Amino acid sequence: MAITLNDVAQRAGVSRSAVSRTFTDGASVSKVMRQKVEDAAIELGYTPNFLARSLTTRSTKLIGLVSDNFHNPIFLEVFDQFTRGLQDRGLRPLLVNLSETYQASSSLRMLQQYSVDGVIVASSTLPPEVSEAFRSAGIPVVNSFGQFSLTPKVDVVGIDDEACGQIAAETLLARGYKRLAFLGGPQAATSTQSRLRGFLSELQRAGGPTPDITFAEAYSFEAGRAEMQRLLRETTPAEAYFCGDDVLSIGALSAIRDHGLRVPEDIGLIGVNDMQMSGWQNINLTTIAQPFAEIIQTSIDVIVDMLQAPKQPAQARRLPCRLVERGTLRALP
Amino acid sequence: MAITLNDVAQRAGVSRSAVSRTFTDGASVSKVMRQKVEDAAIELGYTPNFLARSLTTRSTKLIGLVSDNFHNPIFLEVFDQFTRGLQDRGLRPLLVNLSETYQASSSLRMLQQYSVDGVIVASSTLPPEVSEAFRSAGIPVVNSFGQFSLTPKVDVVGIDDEACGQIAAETLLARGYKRLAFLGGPQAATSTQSRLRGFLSELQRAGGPTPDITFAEAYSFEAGRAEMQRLLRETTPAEAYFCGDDVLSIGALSAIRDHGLRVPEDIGLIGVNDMQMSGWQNINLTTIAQPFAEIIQTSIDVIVDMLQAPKQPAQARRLPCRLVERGTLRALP
DNA sequence: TATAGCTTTGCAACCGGTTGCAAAAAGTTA
DNA sequence: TAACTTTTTGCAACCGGTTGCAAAGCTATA
Repeated sequence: MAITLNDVAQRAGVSRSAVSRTFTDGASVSKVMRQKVEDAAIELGYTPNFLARSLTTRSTKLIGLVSDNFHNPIFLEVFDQFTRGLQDRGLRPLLVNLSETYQASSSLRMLQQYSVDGVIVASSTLPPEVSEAFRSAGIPVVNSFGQFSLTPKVDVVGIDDEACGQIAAETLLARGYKRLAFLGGPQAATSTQSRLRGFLSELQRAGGPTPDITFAEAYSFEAGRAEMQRLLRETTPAEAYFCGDDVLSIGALSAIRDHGLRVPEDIGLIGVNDMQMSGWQNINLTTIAQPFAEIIQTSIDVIVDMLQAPKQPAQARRLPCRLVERGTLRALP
Repeated sequence: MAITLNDVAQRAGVSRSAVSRTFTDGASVSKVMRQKVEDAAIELGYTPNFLARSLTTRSTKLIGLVSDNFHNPIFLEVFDQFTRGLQDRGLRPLLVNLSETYQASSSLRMLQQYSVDGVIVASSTLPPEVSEAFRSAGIPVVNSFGQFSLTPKVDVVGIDDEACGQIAAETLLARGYKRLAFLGGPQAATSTQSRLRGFLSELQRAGGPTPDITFAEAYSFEAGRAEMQRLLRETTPAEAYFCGDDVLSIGALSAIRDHGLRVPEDIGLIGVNDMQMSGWQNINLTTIAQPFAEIIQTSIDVIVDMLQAPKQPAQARRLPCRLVERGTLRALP
């Protein structure tokens, strides 16, 4: 059915090797040979078969893109940038969705079967074992949006969660808020814990108040809304909340408004992520932006480097967050 | 580096064919042989190489997933379901992002190089040539969320856009709205045109009013907001708007509220899609739901069928939409 | 014109599998 | 136990490419 290298060789009246060389960068082919082959190839509509080629070259240009994050709208932007970034470098993303059936081993096997050149685990919630499984199988891997560690087992590119908590504390204190609260994401997530740690230590350092601490069940609108409803019902609300992320904040925002209170007049909110939606004028959320583009770009750079020189010691990279001021905190005095 | 079939054969002291047969369904292998091979395989940690296999079997289990829709949050849900659905059937999605660099030919060549078994074009905005290019190259293809046609060139699974416009018209008329308007998506999109056609013909049939007609520049929050701002500034607004989709509606909603008007008291809104966000309590959009799960499931079924029996005549399938009542239209009288 | 040196080309083996075919082994029947 | 089936197994060719090696072709130099 499909045109193969043999067909082209025959048509052009040359050897198979000659055809192969014409389509291999840096191979030795004379001008007239190249011309003959290219003519025949165009005539027949030949495209080299990457997979057959990969058998001998040991490179498929396939990158596994593993994630469990198919519900947080921010990840659409993430996928967009990953796929574009990989495409631009001649790589192809092979998607693995681990959102229901999380099994580190099965995803490893699946990607091994396809001889991926490398793997990007794009998730802040998947346990480190997932990435580590790839590394110990000898497959280059980078964990994007992963947790920082001083002694990482795999390469990690993410934000400095502690610094993020710190920024939140500084921001709230600077605006004169006295009764503060932390409304975190899932308590078990290490990112939640790190942000809390940074938040608390900065409050302490600055002689600020001790905040109330609660956690939502997930990084989702519903969870944020439910937890804020509970807080409004069962407690005296704080003056300002540092929320686990933007979707959570938006859920909290809706609960507060439903409760007849105003933001930022009655309650202040600050989130994390800066997803597109947070800039929508009816939301207008003050938040701490993750440098998504840089994290993704860096992750791709890291994986590309590993393709050239595998087996460097693992490194964890922390990229800085940045405050994005909008309308859910009162103004600076 | 990696363990191959040869290693296993040697370890088990049998022929290469024996190993191959052990890992091929329906091949003839005796009990003891199978045992020997499996033991050796487990001992060495062998996984068959799908790509090498594909060379002879002519099936890679790779499905190209082509889309240009990486900005509309609804598509995260779409990707989630596609990847899960394909995985469940032992297929692997190879993602192609056509959002910047739309070139039908380049995406065809990319996927040809990887010998994909089939292609799903998931987009309501990509021109039909993209899908057709695959079909004429002999690659099974289905266009999900594509435009219905009585004489389709490729298989299409989508909604009945005219019926959708009709539902909108019925719904608005039933609530006694008199001054109606159509705030469509990009004017060039065929889906926009079909919905408008259905909307107009139902209004006419029922003796309803002639609506104002305008178009937003894109299916996006900003475009919806901008267009509604323009309408509020330059025209006497209609009583109710049938919007191109939900993000557009949400943009329009924010413009209306900023303008000091209330929804649904002053202006009614009805969207299309029923994305998750539309159910969030601070949005609470009345909308016409697309049956996403069914469209995706059907698309996968269609492509799987084509893998078995290619070259059936193309068929366009229309799945029904359904009204989801929330809070952006006034109640039924 | 002969010789050395470089470039181009084809041969053949290989990548990691599958599969048609015939030989070997096992099972049936008389 | 012999003759006949049926099942299991290995051989070898093949899938669509790449590549080391040596032969062939070319150019330059003496």
